[in-house]
Amino acid sequence: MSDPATRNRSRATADMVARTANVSRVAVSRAFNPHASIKPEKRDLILKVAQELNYTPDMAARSMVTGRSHLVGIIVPDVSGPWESQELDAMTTALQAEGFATLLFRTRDDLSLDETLLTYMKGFNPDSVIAYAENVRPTTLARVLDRAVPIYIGYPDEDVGEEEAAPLFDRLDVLQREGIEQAVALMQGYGARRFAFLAGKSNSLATQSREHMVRKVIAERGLPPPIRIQGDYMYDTAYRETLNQFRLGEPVDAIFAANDVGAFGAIDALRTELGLRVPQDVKVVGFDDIHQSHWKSYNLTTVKLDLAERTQALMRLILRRLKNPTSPSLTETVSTRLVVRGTVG
Amino acid sequence: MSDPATRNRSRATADMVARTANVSRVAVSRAFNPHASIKPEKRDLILKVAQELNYTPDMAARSMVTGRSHLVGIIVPDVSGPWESQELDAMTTALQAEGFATLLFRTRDDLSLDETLLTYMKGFNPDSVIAYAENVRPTTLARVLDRAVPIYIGYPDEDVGEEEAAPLFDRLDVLQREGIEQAVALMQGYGARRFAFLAGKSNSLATQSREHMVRKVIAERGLPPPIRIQGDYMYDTAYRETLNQFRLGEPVDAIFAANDVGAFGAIDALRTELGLRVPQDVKVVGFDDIHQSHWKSYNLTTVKLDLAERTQALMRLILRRLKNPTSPSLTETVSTRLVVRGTVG
DNA sequence: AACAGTTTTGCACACGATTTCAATCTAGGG
DNA sequence: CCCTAGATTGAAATCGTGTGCAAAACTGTT
Repeated sequence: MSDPATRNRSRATADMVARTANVSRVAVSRAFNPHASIKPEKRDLILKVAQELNYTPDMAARSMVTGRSHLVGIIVPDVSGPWESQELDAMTTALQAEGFATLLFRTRDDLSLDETLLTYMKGFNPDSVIAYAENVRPTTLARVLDRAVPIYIGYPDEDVGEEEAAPLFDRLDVLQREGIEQAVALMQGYGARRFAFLAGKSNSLATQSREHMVRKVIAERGLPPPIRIQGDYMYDTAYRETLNQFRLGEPVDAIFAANDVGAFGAIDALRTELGLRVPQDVKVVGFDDIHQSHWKSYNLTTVKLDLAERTQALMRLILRRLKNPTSPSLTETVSTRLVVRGTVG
Repeated sequence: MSDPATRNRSRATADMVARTANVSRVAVSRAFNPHASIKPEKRDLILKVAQELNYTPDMAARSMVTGRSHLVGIIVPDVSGPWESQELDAMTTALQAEGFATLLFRTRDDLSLDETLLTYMKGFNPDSVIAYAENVRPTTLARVLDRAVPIYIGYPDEDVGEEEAAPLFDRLDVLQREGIEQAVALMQGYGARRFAFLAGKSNSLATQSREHMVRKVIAERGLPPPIRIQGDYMYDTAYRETLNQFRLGEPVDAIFAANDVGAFGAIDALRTELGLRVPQDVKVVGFDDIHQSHWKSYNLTTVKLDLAERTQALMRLILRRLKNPTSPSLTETVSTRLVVRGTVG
């Protein structure tokens, strides 16, 4: 049985479909391409036969000639984080709706791994790449990946890290000022005077920008500068460092956390270990508005990054860039706003 | 400039590296294949030139000739769920360490979407597929994917759904009896007599198996059969349905939840809305042991599915199957155990 | 220096699709 | 019935890589 049509290979090919339907292989290709010109009845026949043979075009082969892999690489430092997984969920859903599959990579905190990982990823020829990892710098991304145009997530309220933002990149600008102003105003309105900022990983651009803006807004309102509590976005660290701050350092009126999970850690430290009440004794505000923030045990007042808005903006950037690879750089803007729940007033 | 070597294409190819290094293209291929025979000095030269040219072998082209895509498809119903994202994180890390990239897909609850999604995924030729989605049945998987051998996750304590487990599949057997026995014993020891089982999505095999086993163990200990509270693994539903049970139905001593997130919803309903104390008035046990379960506000006693153990078992199945595609079906077994925290005694 | 045995090399083909281009078919008006 | 514009068709080239096979180069032994 050397006849390729009868050889029982593991996967049906266009050739087999063509043989079975008595058409040319080219016709099979056309039947699966909506824009190709082929007689409708012929297409229907081919599609029917294809289904019977359980045939699907091979993306690898297709990708070689079209130059489109229909893959979008996503790089995340910790998939299991609530915010990260919720964003990954939204992006995967949106990408899937546009016919892309998500190629997922996880970074270690180890910076040196970056190049290896990016080089490896590049082998898959992703049509686009989204790096949520704070340790993957867009300049590195641009250097290693030659086809994709990275999306730079910027915080134009402040000029943190702007040196990296060459005009070459597409940008997603996040306006954090509004949400932060509302949060500080609310806490001050309920009597808070002595603030702490519970930071995230210190190499995180998002954290740096948030801290910058929080300090600025607090200063503008004539309040003393906030005390800095070093965290890393994780619950356990936030819990421990909050404890340290109140036991060894100076207690505060209000805690502004760089993310919601950190806020949970702070709240639990205050309530469980220090016997303080939230919000009566200490007010707490978080950042992100993850699903868990409305859980009744926390019921956290937090600055919301609108996930749907953010996802749509990213999709617009990706799709426009794919449609016109040589167009000048694009920018989308999303904003933040305070979601008021029970941890302030 | 029609010379392909000088044409400034977006991506370096093996040809360009060969031209630049004055070697044959085959040599380049061998330089990147650890098992190929090539003079060491030559390999070093090629790798150096390749790095300068920022060259990486094209996985699509490689996949066509080797038949290995180095992709593993993962199908998840909701990436943002804590358990799902934690398992996805662990699997992605493990796969990456073995040289595989994760190809992520998300299902809707809509069952009809399955075939379309699977057919689409098949186009990428994944070397293996892991479907965590309860609505993707292994028989469907086996029919649509022709190369991969699905892994069937079974619960041999009970015979729920066994009709689907053809001997054709590789299996991961989860022994739930031990953890459940410990949990029921602990709650009974602290005086619980009237149980409720807070179920997950009813089409979930895991839930059916857990409920079966919980009922059996409770019966064996001479306790009245548990009341059923219908949930769907989500916080909000658990919260609402627990409220309904206590307000409109019959109160209970103890709640055994089908997953941790559901347990959180139940706890918050009891404490916040019903004014009951956990564990003094009602004991609560969950299932999974996600990161959030040790957060102090919940401090949940729960039946642990060991993620590391589970991930390693899955990796063994995948790797052995890939090494020997025709070997008879394999089985790995993992067990469960109770993690005692503060919601029982 | 000749020989056998091993390592290294490169040609040519295969993998499974898309796309160009010239040839063929179809429809409709004169 | 003929002619032309437009719609379909299929042969051949192409994408970037791995591999079988025969030839060449190298190794060390007598």
